[in-house]
Amino acid sequence: MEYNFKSIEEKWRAYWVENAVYKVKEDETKPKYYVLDMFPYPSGAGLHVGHPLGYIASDIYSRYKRLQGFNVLHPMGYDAYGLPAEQYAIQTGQHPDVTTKKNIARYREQLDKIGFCYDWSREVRTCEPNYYKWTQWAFIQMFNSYYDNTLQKAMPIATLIETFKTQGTEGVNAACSEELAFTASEWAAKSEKEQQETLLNYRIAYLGDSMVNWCPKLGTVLANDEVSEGLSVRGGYPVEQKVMRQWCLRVSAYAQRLLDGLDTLDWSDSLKETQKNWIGRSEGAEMQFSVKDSDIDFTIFTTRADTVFGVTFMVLAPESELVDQLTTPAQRADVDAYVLHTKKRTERERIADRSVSGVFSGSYAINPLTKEAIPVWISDYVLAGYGTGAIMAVPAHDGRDYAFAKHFDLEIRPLIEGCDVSEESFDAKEGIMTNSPCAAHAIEGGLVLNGLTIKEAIAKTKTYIKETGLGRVKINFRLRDAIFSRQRYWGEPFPVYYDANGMPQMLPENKLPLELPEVDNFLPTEAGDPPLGHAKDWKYMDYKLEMCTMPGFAGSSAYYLRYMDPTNTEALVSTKANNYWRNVDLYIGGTEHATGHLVYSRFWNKFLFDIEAVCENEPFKKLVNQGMIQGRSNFVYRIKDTNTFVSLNLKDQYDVTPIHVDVNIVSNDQLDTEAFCNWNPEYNSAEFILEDGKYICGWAVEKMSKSMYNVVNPDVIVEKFGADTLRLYEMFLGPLEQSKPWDTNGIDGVHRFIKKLWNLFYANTDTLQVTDAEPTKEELKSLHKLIKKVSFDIEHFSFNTSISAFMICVNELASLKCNKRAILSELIVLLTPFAPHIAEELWHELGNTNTVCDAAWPTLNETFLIEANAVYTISFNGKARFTIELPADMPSKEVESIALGHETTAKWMEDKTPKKIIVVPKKIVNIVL
RNA sequence: GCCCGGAUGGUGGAAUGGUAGACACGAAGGACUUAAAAUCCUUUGACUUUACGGUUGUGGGGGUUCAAGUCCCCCUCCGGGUACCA
Repeated sequence: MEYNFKSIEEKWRAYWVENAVYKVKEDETKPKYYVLDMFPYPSGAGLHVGHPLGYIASDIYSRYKRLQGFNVLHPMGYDAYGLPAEQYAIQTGQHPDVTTKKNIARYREQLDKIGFCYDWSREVRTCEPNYYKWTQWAFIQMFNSYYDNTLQKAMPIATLIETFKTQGTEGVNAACSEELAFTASEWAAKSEKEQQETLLNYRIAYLGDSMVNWCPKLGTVLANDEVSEGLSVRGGYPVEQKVMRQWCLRVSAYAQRLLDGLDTLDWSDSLKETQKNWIGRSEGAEMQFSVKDSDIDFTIFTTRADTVFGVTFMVLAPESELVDQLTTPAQRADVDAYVLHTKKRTERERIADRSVSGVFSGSYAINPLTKEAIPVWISDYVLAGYGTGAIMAVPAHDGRDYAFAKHFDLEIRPLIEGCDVSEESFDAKEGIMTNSPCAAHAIEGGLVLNGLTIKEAIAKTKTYIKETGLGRVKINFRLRDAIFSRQRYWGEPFPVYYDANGMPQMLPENKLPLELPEVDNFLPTEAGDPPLGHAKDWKYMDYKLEMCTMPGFAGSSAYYLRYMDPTNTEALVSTKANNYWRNVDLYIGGTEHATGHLVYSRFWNKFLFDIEAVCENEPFKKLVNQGMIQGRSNFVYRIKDTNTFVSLNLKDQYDVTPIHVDVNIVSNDQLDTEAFCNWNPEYNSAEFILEDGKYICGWAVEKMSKSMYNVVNPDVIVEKFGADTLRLYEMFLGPLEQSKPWDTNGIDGVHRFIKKLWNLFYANTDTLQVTDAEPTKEELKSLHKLIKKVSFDIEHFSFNTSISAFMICVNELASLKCNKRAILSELIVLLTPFAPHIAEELWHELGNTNTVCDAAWPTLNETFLIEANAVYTISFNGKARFTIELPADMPSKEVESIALGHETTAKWMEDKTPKKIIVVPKKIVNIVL
């Protein structure tokens, strides 16, 4: 019987649905395992072959775990809110809900063809009210919480209000936007509005004025991770900096915990590193500088407190509030012009043009240690958003300060013994300090750093400024609060209305979900309000509702929790379901979410943990990043000004133009010339110069995109080779985590393998040719080698090598003409995770009536692996290792002599020949001398 | 600039410090076939030899080791992340 993948795959997919084979529920008798894919945004283009890579890997692992007896939760859903649907709506008037549903249907159809074991009864969509109810609910909880730095957790805002009433800010150690100090009576004297305004300074979800990334073209603000090199990640439009009153999440409060938590996670080092850098912890000091002839003083942040004697000027960010206060009348015009100039520049222009610019404020600051007066400058190389927006400049030991000093001819004062700062600054953090002025002028009790290493000097300076009250030790994080408002339509509405004071209030929880209203226009209103401004009666009682919507990461921050209990109307997730499934054991997805989703999710989860809504502190225990599938484009070479195309290896003889050709009409780089003529009317009458009767195309690795004609749709592969071949081939392509171009050149190999496997059962006849005879030693050895290899490889996500092992095993069994049921049925179980359709078919052909998904993973018996004259590796005194050949009678027996694999080793061993060796197959053991 | 990765045949890629190139593609030759497709068999890193075999070989240069693709140092090139973060 021929291997007919089409009918087999259709049959078993229907069977799985009918028998709800993939439906799971909590089962206390079995250990749980939670395998999650990063859910997709359903774009209009559908899936290409790159998308299923991670899904196939997680599917293999899920099925493997299930065969091992775990109760596996493996759900899928859609990240359905997003920009493309809205932009499409603006262009065509099609409601985003309509296009989103259509795209989801298409995605589902494509996913269904690949044979995944998702429990679709748990599907979530972020745009559905019964889902986003819980996004809104979480937001309300964040509004009603503040972060207590002493307890290191979120606490009810009511607790903070109570403290303000009794003792003001005395003893309060809370994460806040701005350090405030007031007494209980001052608090009591505040108006209701003032109190509300004050509380916003502490809430975890708060409305605040902050510098935001404003994208005029998209008409919305963007989070830091949505901007790259001054352009929006979606669309690539210019972004500018602007102060706006926006909803924000106090993610920065969790910076230390987000950093510490990384150590407990089984993630790749590179991903942890990326997150570490994004959180950007830096230990330093804050120091007060007073302004000469004024009562103003200001604070700077530095990690190089040791260089305080090298400060020759100060620099303020142009956006700093201090600029206005410190500018002298004489300098006013220059400063205003400079500030205006920087404001006008987009982020992109600032990045492109790194030339030194700045202006003198007219004021002088007093160095608190030396009492020296030093000029205060304003320059855009200092950022308003980091530290205090003001720095002490040490041109001798900082490259940026050095460039500035050279440009404006300011003093450069070196502090490290023997360093040369005539050409460039000395930034290295190693060397011996010198030039401490207090030593030179013999100031009593003054700080002297001479002779210390930089490290010691930093520590000593910190202690000194702390003791003298000139400053304090401070840890700064690069991680900022997340801007949470978007001026868009297609997102979650905020459960927020504005009271008579114009202050934000939360809707009562029984009014949730606050559903997204209908609008007749997806653009901003004429008054400049977001699209929700078009909604009729967008009110709660008589109060105006918030018109912004939440950003993309809102819905994706807790979706993994919702899968545990997707239809619950009383809670995000019930305690029972949460206590059973706990958190994600294995999460597979791309690295592009390292600084976005994976930070926000961890933050969101930690917050929910603090308010005891969930039982685990981290959402994703193990994370594997699948590589990207790039496109492999093909080219044909048209001879200039003709309609003649020349094959790759002959093209150098002509003057040719390379033209992208659809990879779907090329096979193994050989062009289907007939299909090419039909591909585009322009080529109807194309002529070809062939080599060896073939037209060979050139190729290049490029991004997979429509314009390069290199997009390969998985449906096409499934149609041609079947889903099992697609699954095997995607895994066979190379290591999961590595990026690689899609290239169908090798797909015949895995397809052949499946056919060979098929023939083990049918031996080219129409009936099953399986016997119940006892397997031979050789057959058992071949099978158990496979069990060992595949089990090990799956655990290590090395799917490509396990497929090689299958090929070897099937070849061996084929040459042994093995048709023993005992061997073949175990082989099928092993293959189930990789190629579930054919496994299910053959499993039933062997007479089983249950699904192969519920079979038991074969048990390894090492004794079958032992063999005379096999090569084993053993270690010598736990140190050196070498290879021996075992004599004929076997295992775990004492061996009298050994034959050494290497001549050199033999020589070296001559005087050290061990007396007795205990050999355990495939294990490293010590030799007893 | 900084932080990660990586470099192995014509190609994709295998190798707990222990016979480099598993497995697969492609290519060449052969069997079956009127022919093609499919299938099966053989060969396939390079150089050298009629042959047995020999030499060489994991981006380059050093080192550690009885033994290095693998560990250490330096260099070249490529990919990714990130950036006036003080």
